[in-house]
Amino acid sequence: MSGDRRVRRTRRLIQEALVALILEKGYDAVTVSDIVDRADVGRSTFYAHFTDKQDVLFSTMRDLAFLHPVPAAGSAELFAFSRPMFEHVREQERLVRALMGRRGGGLVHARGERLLSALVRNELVAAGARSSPALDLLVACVVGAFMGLLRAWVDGETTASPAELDAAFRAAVEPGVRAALALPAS
Amino acid sequence: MSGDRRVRRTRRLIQEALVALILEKGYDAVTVSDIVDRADVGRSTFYAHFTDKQDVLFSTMRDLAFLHPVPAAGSAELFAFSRPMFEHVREQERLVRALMGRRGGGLVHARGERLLSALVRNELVAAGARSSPALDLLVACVVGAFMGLLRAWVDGETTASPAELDAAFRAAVEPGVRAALALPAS
DNA sequence: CCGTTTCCGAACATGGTGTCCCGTGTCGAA
DNA sequence: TTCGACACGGGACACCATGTTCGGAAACGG
Repeated sequence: MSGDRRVRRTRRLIQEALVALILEKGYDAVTVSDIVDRADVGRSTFYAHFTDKQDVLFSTMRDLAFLHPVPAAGSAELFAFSRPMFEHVREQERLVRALMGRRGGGLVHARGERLLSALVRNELVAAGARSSPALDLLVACVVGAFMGLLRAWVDGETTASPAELDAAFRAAVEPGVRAALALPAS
Repeated sequence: MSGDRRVRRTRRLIQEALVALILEKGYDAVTVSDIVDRADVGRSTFYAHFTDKQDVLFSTMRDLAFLHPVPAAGSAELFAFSRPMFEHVREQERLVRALMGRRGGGLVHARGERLLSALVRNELVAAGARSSPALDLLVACVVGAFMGLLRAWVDGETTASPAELDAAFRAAVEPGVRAALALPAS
Protein backbone atom coordinates (compact mmCIF):
# COMPACT_ATOMS: atom_id res chain seq x y z
CA MET A 1 0.00 0.00 0.00
CA SER A 2 1.14 3.53 -0.55
CA GLY A 3 2.55 5.68 2.21
CA ASP A 4 2.49 5.78 5.95
CA ARG A 5 -0.04 3.73 7.85
CA ARG A 6 -0.88 6.72 10.03
CA VAL A 7 -1.67 8.80 6.97
CA ARG A 8 -4.08 6.24 5.57
CA ARG A 9 -5.74 5.91 8.96
CA THR A 10 -6.15 9.64 9.44
CA ARG A 11 -7.51 10.27 5.97
CA ARG A 12 -9.96 7.42 6.30
CA LEU A 13 -11.19 8.61 9.70
CA ILE A 14 -11.77 12.10 8.37
CA GLN A 15 -13.58 10.92 5.26
CA GLU A 16 -15.82 8.60 7.25
CA ALA A 17 -16.57 11.33 9.74
CA LEU A 18 -17.69 13.68 7.00
CA VAL A 19 -19.96 11.07 5.43
CA ALA A 20 -21.54 10.31 8.79
CA LEU A 21 -22.04 13.98 9.58
CA ILE A 22 -23.56 14.74 6.17
CA LEU A 23 -26.13 12.03 6.76
CA GLU A 24 -26.94 13.57 10.14
CA LYS A 25 -26.93 17.29 9.49
CA GLY A 26 -26.44 17.88 5.78
CA TYR A 27 -23.26 19.07 4.11
CA ASP A 28 -23.71 22.77 4.68
CA ALA A 29 -24.24 22.42 8.41
CA VAL A 30 -21.07 20.38 8.92
CA THR A 31 -18.05 22.34 10.18
CA VAL A 32 -14.40 21.40 10.14
CA SER A 33 -14.55 21.37 13.92
CA ASP A 34 -17.35 18.81 13.71
CA ILE A 35 -15.27 16.59 11.46
CA VAL A 36 -12.16 16.88 13.59
CA ASP A 37 -14.20 16.14 16.67
CA ARG A 38 -15.96 13.12 15.22
CA ALA A 39 -12.83 11.69 13.66
CA ASP A 40 -10.98 12.27 16.93
CA VAL A 41 -8.13 13.94 15.11
CA GLY A 42 -6.20 17.09 15.85
CA ARG A 43 -7.23 20.25 14.08
CA SER A 44 -3.78 20.83 12.65
CA THR A 45 -3.74 17.25 11.45
CA PHE A 46 -6.85 17.91 9.40
CA TYR A 47 -5.25 20.82 7.61
CA ALA A 48 -2.12 18.77 7.03
CA HIS A 49 -4.18 16.44 4.81
CA PHE A 50 -6.97 18.54 3.35
CA THR A 51 -7.29 22.19 2.47
CA ASP A 52 -10.91 22.42 3.60
CA LYS A 53 -14.24 20.63 3.90
CA GLN A 54 -14.82 20.57 0.16
CA ASP A 55 -11.47 18.91 -0.38
CA VAL A 56 -12.56 16.01 1.79
CA LEU A 57 -15.79 15.74 -0.18
CA PHE A 58 -13.97 15.62 -3.50
CA SER A 59 -11.40 13.13 -2.29
CA THR A 60 -14.20 10.84 -1.20
CA MET A 61 -15.96 11.37 -4.48
CA ARG A 62 -13.03 9.96 -6.38
CA ASP A 63 -13.66 6.63 -4.68
CA LEU A 64 -17.16 6.49 -6.12
CA ALA A 65 -16.50 3.95 -8.81
CA PHE A 66 -19.82 4.33 -10.58
CA LEU A 67 -18.95 7.88 -11.54
CA HIS A 68 -16.27 6.48 -13.84
CA PRO A 69 -18.14 3.74 -15.62
CA VAL A 70 -16.56 1.35 -18.04
CA PRO A 71 -16.85 2.61 -21.62
CA ALA A 72 -19.01 -0.42 -22.38
CA ALA A 73 -17.27 -1.14 -25.64
CA GLY A 74 -19.31 -1.67 -28.75
CA SER A 75 -22.56 -2.56 -27.10
CA ALA A 76 -25.47 -2.22 -29.45
CA GLU A 77 -27.80 -1.47 -26.58
CA LEU A 78 -28.68 2.16 -25.96
CA PHE A 79 -27.90 3.63 -22.54
CA ALA A 80 -26.05 0.55 -21.40
CA PHE A 81 -24.71 2.49 -18.43
CA SER A 82 -28.12 2.77 -16.78
CA ARG A 83 -28.63 -0.61 -15.15
CA PRO A 84 -25.06 -1.08 -13.83
CA MET A 85 -25.08 2.41 -12.41
CA PHE A 86 -28.31 1.94 -10.52
CA GLU A 87 -26.97 -1.31 -9.15
CA HIS A 88 -23.66 0.13 -8.17
CA VAL A 89 -25.48 2.94 -6.44
CA ARG A 90 -27.44 0.51 -4.36
CA GLU A 91 -24.30 -1.34 -3.32
CA GLN A 92 -22.71 1.84 -2.01
CA GLU A 93 -26.02 3.05 -0.67
CA ARG A 94 -24.79 4.85 2.42
CA LEU A 95 -22.00 6.68 0.67
CA VAL A 96 -24.08 7.67 -2.32
CA ARG A 97 -26.94 8.91 -0.19
CA ALA A 98 -24.57 11.18 1.69
CA LEU A 99 -22.83 12.57 -1.37
CA MET A 100 -25.53 12.76 -4.03
CA GLY A 101 -28.65 13.60 -2.06
CA ARG A 102 -30.05 16.99 -1.18
CA ARG A 103 -27.95 16.85 2.00
CA GLY A 104 -24.81 16.47 -0.10
CA GLY A 105 -24.81 20.12 -1.07
CA GLY A 106 -25.18 19.62 -4.80
CA LEU A 107 -21.49 19.62 -5.59
CA VAL A 108 -21.25 15.92 -6.32
CA HIS A 109 -24.56 16.00 -8.14
CA ALA A 110 -23.24 18.67 -10.48
CA ARG A 111 -20.08 16.72 -11.20
CA GLY A 112 -22.00 13.56 -11.91
CA GLU A 113 -24.23 15.42 -14.30
CA ARG A 114 -21.27 16.62 -16.33
CA LEU A 115 -19.66 13.19 -16.54
CA LEU A 116 -22.94 11.64 -17.55
CA SER A 117 -23.59 14.25 -20.21
CA ALA A 118 -20.37 13.39 -21.99
CA LEU A 119 -21.23 9.71 -21.78
CA VAL A 120 -24.73 10.10 -23.19
CA ARG A 121 -23.56 12.43 -25.90
CA ASN A 122 -20.97 9.93 -27.09
CA GLU A 123 -23.52 7.15 -27.12
CA LEU A 124 -25.95 9.14 -29.20
CA VAL A 125 -23.29 10.19 -31.67
CA ALA A 126 -22.17 6.58 -31.96
CA ALA A 127 -25.80 5.67 -32.63
CA GLY A 128 -25.88 7.98 -35.61
CA ALA A 129 -26.83 11.39 -34.26
CA ARG A 130 -25.19 14.48 -35.73
CA SER A 131 -23.56 17.00 -33.43
CA SER A 132 -25.90 19.96 -33.24
CA PRO A 133 -27.57 22.30 -30.79
CA ALA A 134 -30.64 20.08 -30.93
CA LEU A 135 -28.56 17.10 -29.84
CA ASP A 136 -27.33 19.02 -26.83
CA LEU A 137 -30.90 19.69 -25.79
CA LEU A 138 -31.73 16.01 -26.14
CA VAL A 139 -28.73 15.10 -24.01
CA ALA A 140 -29.85 17.56 -21.35
CA CYS A 141 -33.25 15.88 -21.26
CA VAL A 142 -31.88 12.36 -21.04
CA VAL A 143 -29.36 13.21 -18.35
CA GLY A 144 -31.98 15.20 -16.47
CA ALA A 145 -34.36 12.26 -16.48
CA PHE A 146 -31.66 9.89 -15.22
CA MET A 147 -30.49 12.23 -12.50
CA GLY A 148 -34.06 12.96 -11.47
CA LEU A 149 -34.65 9.27 -11.00
CA LEU A 150 -31.38 8.83 -9.14
CA ARG A 151 -32.11 11.74 -6.86
CA ALA A 152 -35.60 10.44 -6.11
CA TRP A 153 -34.12 7.13 -4.97
CA VAL A 154 -31.28 8.69 -3.05
CA ASP A 155 -33.64 10.97 -1.16
CA GLY A 156 -35.88 8.06 -0.28
CA GLU A 157 -38.84 9.12 -2.38
CA THR A 158 -38.98 5.67 -3.87
CA THR A 159 -37.94 2.18 -2.82
CA ALA A 160 -37.77 0.80 -6.34
CA SER A 161 -35.09 -1.75 -7.22
CA PRO A 162 -32.27 -1.00 -9.65
CA ALA A 163 -34.09 -3.06 -12.27
CA GLU A 164 -37.26 -1.04 -11.83
CA LEU A 165 -35.37 2.26 -11.98
CA ASP A 166 -33.61 1.12 -15.12
CA ALA A 167 -36.90 0.06 -16.68
CA ALA A 168 -38.58 3.36 -15.79
CA PHE A 169 -35.68 5.32 -17.26
CA ARG A 170 -35.73 3.43 -20.53
CA ALA A 171 -39.49 3.50 -20.82
CA ALA A 172 -39.62 7.24 -20.36
CA VAL A 173 -36.71 8.19 -22.55
CA GLU A 174 -36.08 5.59 -25.23
CA PRO A 175 -39.14 6.19 -27.42
CA GLY A 176 -38.36 9.89 -27.72
CA VAL A 177 -34.69 9.27 -28.40
CA ARG A 178 -35.35 6.64 -31.05
CA ALA A 179 -37.77 8.99 -32.79
CA ALA A 180 -35.22 11.78 -32.70
CA LEU A 181 -32.48 9.53 -34.04
CA ALA A 182 -34.55 8.22 -36.92
CA LEU A 183 -35.06 11.52 -38.73
CA PRO A 184 -31.65 13.25 -38.65
CA ALA A 185 -29.99 9.90 -39.34
CA SER A 186 -31.78 9.44 -42.62
CA MET B 1 -49.40 50.61 -1.72
CA SER B 2 -48.66 48.76 1.45
CA GLY B 3 -46.57 50.21 4.25
CA ASP B 4 -43.85 52.77 4.63
CA ARG B 5 -41.97 54.01 1.60
CA ARG B 6 -38.67 53.49 3.43
CA VAL B 7 -39.51 49.84 4.05
CA ARG B 8 -40.24 49.14 0.42
CA ARG B 9 -37.08 50.93 -0.61
CA THR B 10 -34.90 49.05 1.83
CA ARG B 11 -36.29 45.63 0.99
CA ARG B 12 -35.95 46.29 -2.72
CA LEU B 13 -32.37 47.49 -2.37
CA ILE B 14 -31.41 44.40 -0.41
CA GLN B 15 -33.06 41.99 -2.81
CA GLU B 16 -31.48 43.64 -5.82
CA ALA B 17 -28.09 43.62 -4.14
CA LEU B 18 -28.32 39.89 -3.48
CA VAL B 19 -29.28 39.13 -7.08
CA ALA B 20 -26.41 41.23 -8.39
CA LEU B 21 -23.94 39.60 -6.02
CA ILE B 22 -25.10 36.09 -6.85
CA LEU B 23 -24.46 36.79 -10.52
CA GLU B 24 -20.97 38.02 -9.65
CA LYS B 25 -19.76 35.57 -7.02
CA GLY B 26 -22.32 32.83 -6.63
CA TYR B 27 -24.73 32.43 -3.74
CA ASP B 28 -22.41 30.67 -1.33
CA ALA B 29 -19.70 33.28 -1.57
CA VAL B 30 -22.05 36.17 -0.81
CA THR B 31 -21.99 37.40 2.79
CA VAL B 32 -24.51 39.53 4.63
CA SER B 33 -21.83 42.18 4.88
CA ASP B 34 -21.53 42.12 1.09
CA ILE B 35 -25.27 42.63 0.70
CA VAL B 36 -25.44 45.42 3.25
CA ASP B 37 -22.48 47.08 1.63
CA ARG B 38 -23.83 46.86 -1.91
CA ALA B 39 -27.32 47.93 -0.93
CA ASP B 40 -25.86 50.80 1.11
CA VAL B 41 -27.98 49.90 4.08
CA GLY B 42 -27.18 49.64 7.77
CA ARG B 43 -26.37 46.23 9.12
CA SER B 44 -29.06 46.39 11.80
CA THR B 45 -31.52 47.48 9.13
CA PHE B 46 -30.88 44.27 7.26
CA TYR B 47 -31.74 42.13 10.26
CA ALA B 48 -34.83 44.26 10.89
CA HIS B 49 -36.23 42.99 7.60
CA PHE B 50 -34.73 39.56 7.04
CA THR B 51 -33.53 36.83 9.34
CA ASP B 52 -30.58 35.88 7.11
CA LYS B 53 -29.31 35.54 3.56
CA GLN B 54 -31.59 32.64 2.76
CA ASP B 55 -34.60 34.66 3.83
CA VAL B 56 -33.78 37.27 1.21
CA LEU B 57 -33.45 34.54 -1.41
CA PHE B 58 -36.83 33.06 -0.57
CA SER B 59 -38.56 36.42 -0.46
CA THR B 60 -37.23 37.14 -3.93
CA MET B 61 -38.26 33.71 -5.07
CA ARG B 62 -41.88 34.44 -4.21
CA ASP B 63 -41.85 37.14 -6.88
CA LEU B 64 -40.93 34.58 -9.52
CA ALA B 65 -44.34 34.27 -11.10
CA PHE B 66 -43.51 31.31 -13.26
CA LEU B 67 -43.04 29.12 -10.22
CA HIS B 68 -46.75 29.43 -9.57
CA PRO B 69 -48.18 28.74 -12.99
CA VAL B 70 -51.83 29.01 -13.82
CA PRO B 71 -53.56 25.65 -13.40
CA ALA B 72 -54.26 25.71 -17.15
CA ALA B 73 -57.82 24.56 -16.76
CA GLY B 74 -59.07 21.65 -18.80
CA SER B 75 -56.49 21.84 -21.54
CA ALA B 76 -56.36 18.67 -23.55
CA GLU B 77 -52.72 19.27 -24.36
CA LEU B 78 -50.15 17.40 -22.33
CA PHE B 79 -47.54 19.44 -20.44
CA ALA B 80 -49.20 22.73 -21.26
CA PHE B 81 -47.02 24.45 -18.68
CA SER B 82 -43.84 23.93 -20.69
CA ARG B 83 -43.95 26.66 -23.31
CA PRO B 84 -45.27 29.47 -21.06
CA MET B 85 -42.67 28.62 -18.45
CA PHE B 86 -39.76 28.76 -20.85
CA GLU B 87 -41.06 32.08 -22.14
CA HIS B 88 -41.56 33.53 -18.71
CA VAL B 89 -38.08 32.44 -17.81
CA ARG B 90 -36.65 34.33 -20.73
CA GLU B 91 -38.51 37.50 -19.77
CA GLN B 92 -37.06 37.47 -16.28
CA GLU B 93 -33.73 36.27 -17.58
CA ARG B 94 -31.45 38.09 -15.17
CA LEU B 95 -33.41 37.15 -12.08
CA VAL B 96 -33.84 33.53 -13.09
CA ARG B 97 -30.21 33.10 -13.98
CA ALA B 98 -29.23 34.33 -10.53
CA LEU B 99 -31.70 32.18 -8.63
CA MET B 100 -31.93 28.94 -10.60
CA GLY B 101 -28.43 28.49 -11.95
CA ARG B 102 -25.50 26.70 -10.41
CA ARG B 103 -24.56 29.98 -8.77
CA GLY B 104 -27.94 30.11 -7.05
CA GLY B 105 -26.95 27.47 -4.55
CA GLY B 106 -29.56 24.91 -5.51
CA LEU B 107 -32.20 26.02 -3.04
CA VAL B 108 -34.50 27.58 -5.61
CA HIS B 109 -33.84 24.72 -7.98
CA ALA B 110 -35.00 22.23 -5.38
CA ARG B 111 -38.16 24.19 -4.64
CA GLY B 112 -39.02 24.48 -8.32
CA GLU B 113 -38.55 20.76 -8.73
CA ARG B 114 -41.07 20.02 -6.01
CA LEU B 115 -43.68 22.42 -7.36
CA LEU B 116 -43.24 21.03 -10.84
CA SER B 117 -43.53 17.43 -9.65
CA ALA B 118 -46.95 18.08 -8.21
CA LEU B 119 -48.00 19.79 -11.41
CA VAL B 120 -46.84 16.98 -13.68
CA ARG B 121 -48.31 14.33 -11.46
CA ASN B 122 -51.73 15.97 -11.54
CA GLU B 123 -51.59 16.28 -15.30
CA LEU B 124 -50.75 12.64 -15.75
CA VAL B 125 -53.48 11.50 -13.38
CA ALA B 126 -55.96 13.72 -15.21
CA ALA B 127 -54.81 12.07 -18.43
CA GLY B 128 -55.77 8.68 -17.08
CA ALA B 129 -52.73 7.41 -15.19
CA ARG B 130 -53.25 5.46 -11.99
CA SER B 131 -51.42 6.53 -8.85
CA SER B 132 -48.65 4.03 -8.35
CA PRO B 133 -44.94 3.79 -7.60
CA ALA B 134 -44.34 3.47 -11.33
CA LEU B 135 -46.12 6.77 -11.94
CA ASP B 136 -43.85 8.49 -9.42
CA LEU B 137 -40.82 7.24 -11.33
CA LEU B 138 -42.26 8.56 -14.57
CA VAL B 139 -42.89 11.94 -12.95
CA ALA B 140 -39.31 12.03 -11.72
CA CYS B 141 -38.10 11.44 -15.27
CA VAL B 142 -40.31 14.08 -16.83
CA VAL B 143 -39.48 16.71 -14.23
CA GLY B 144 -35.81 15.82 -14.43
CA ALA B 145 -35.81 16.28 -18.19
CA PHE B 146 -37.53 19.66 -17.92
CA MET B 147 -35.25 20.91 -15.18
CA GLY B 148 -32.21 19.63 -17.04
CA LEU B 149 -33.23 21.66 -20.05
CA LEU B 150 -33.97 24.71 -17.95
CA ARG B 151 -30.64 24.47 -16.16
CA ALA B 152 -28.76 24.12 -19.42
CA TRP B 153 -30.31 27.36 -20.66
CA VAL B 154 -29.86 29.19 -17.40
CA ASP B 155 -26.20 28.25 -17.22
CA GLY B 156 -25.64 29.42 -20.77
CA GLU B 157 -24.95 25.99 -22.26
CA THR B 158 -27.49 26.70 -24.98
CA THR B 159 -28.93 29.76 -26.66
CA ALA B 160 -32.09 28.07 -27.84
CA SER B 161 -35.35 30.00 -27.89
CA PRO B 162 -38.29 29.14 -25.63
CA ALA B 163 -40.02 27.53 -28.59
CA GLU B 164 -37.01 25.34 -29.29
CA LEU B 165 -36.68 24.34 -25.66
CA ASP B 166 -40.36 23.49 -25.53
CA ALA B 167 -40.06 21.44 -28.70
CA ALA B 168 -37.02 19.56 -27.42
CA PHE B 169 -38.77 18.79 -24.14
CA ARG B 170 -41.87 17.44 -25.83
CA ALA B 171 -39.91 15.47 -28.42
CA ALA B 172 -37.83 13.76 -25.78
CA VAL B 173 -40.54 13.01 -23.29
CA GLU B 174 -43.95 12.76 -24.94
CA PRO B 175 -43.46 9.48 -26.81
CA GLY B 176 -42.44 7.66 -23.65
CA VAL B 177 -45.24 9.18 -21.62
CA ARG B 178 -47.89 8.35 -24.19
CA ALA B 179 -46.68 4.77 -24.35
CA ALA B 180 -46.74 4.51 -20.57
CA LEU B 181 -50.25 5.95 -20.40
CA ALA B 182 -51.67 3.62 -22.98
CA LEU B 183 -51.08 0.35 -21.14
CA PRO B 184 -52.11 1.04 -17.53
CA ALA B 185 -55.09 3.07 -18.75
CA SER B 186 -56.62 0.12 -20.55
C1' DC C 1 -46.78 70.06 12.23
C1' DC C 2 -46.10 66.11 15.41
C1' DG C 3 -46.08 61.46 16.94
C1' DT C 4 -44.44 57.26 15.12
C1' DT C 5 -41.63 54.40 12.61
C1' DT C 6 -37.50 53.41 10.40
C1' DC C 7 -32.74 53.93 9.68
C1' DC C 8 -27.89 54.26 10.88
C1' DG C 9 -23.57 53.20 12.96
C1' DA C 10 -20.96 51.42 16.25
C1' DA C 11 -20.06 48.15 19.55
C1' DC C 12 -20.38 43.53 21.19
C1' DA C 13 -20.43 38.34 22.01
C1' DT C 14 -20.12 34.22 19.54
C1' DG C 15 -18.33 30.80 16.72
C1' DG C 16 -15.94 28.96 12.60
C1' DT C 17 -11.62 29.28 9.79
C1' DG C 18 -6.99 28.50 8.68
C1' DT C 19 -2.09 28.94 10.49
C1' DC C 20 1.73 28.31 13.43
C1' DC C 21 4.75 26.00 16.64
C1' DC C 22 6.67 22.59 19.58
C1' DG C 23 6.74 18.43 22.31
C1' DT C 24 5.65 13.69 21.70
C1' DG C 25 5.02 9.57 19.51
C1' DT C 26 5.28 6.37 15.58
C1' DC C 27 7.05 4.75 11.29
C1' DG C 28 10.15 2.30 8.03
C1' DA C 29 14.61 1.64 6.34
C1' DA C 30 19.33 0.70 7.21
C1' DT D 1 17.87 -2.27 17.13
C1' DT D 2 18.83 2.11 16.17
C1' DC D 3 18.10 6.50 13.98
C1' DG D 4 16.40 10.07 11.14
C1' DA D 5 12.21 11.49 9.25
C1' DC D 6 7.70 12.19 9.59
C1' DA D 7 2.95 12.40 11.55
C1' DC D 8 0.17 13.69 15.34
C1' DG D 9 -1.90 16.56 19.21
C1' DG D 10 -3.13 20.61 21.34
C1' DG D 11 -3.02 25.14 22.33
C1' DA D 12 -2.72 29.85 20.88
C1' DC D 13 -3.44 33.05 17.40
C1' DA D 14 -5.48 36.55 13.91
C1' DC D 15 -9.15 36.94 10.99
C1' DC D 16 -13.75 37.26 9.41
C1' DA D 17 -18.83 36.58 9.32
C1' DT D 18 -22.87 36.31 12.10
C1' DG D 19 -26.61 38.13 14.65
C1' DT D 20 -27.95 41.39 18.57
C1' DT D 21 -28.34 45.68 21.01
C1' DC D 22 -28.77 50.60 21.72
C1' DG D 23 -29.52 55.60 21.35
C1' DG D 24 -29.73 59.45 18.44
C1' DA D 25 -30.98 61.24 13.87
C1' DA D 26 -33.89 61.30 9.97
C1' DA D 27 -37.93 60.41 7.24
C1' DC D 28 -42.56 59.12 7.06
C1' DG D 29 -47.87 59.66 7.02
C1' DG D 30 -51.81 61.78 8.78
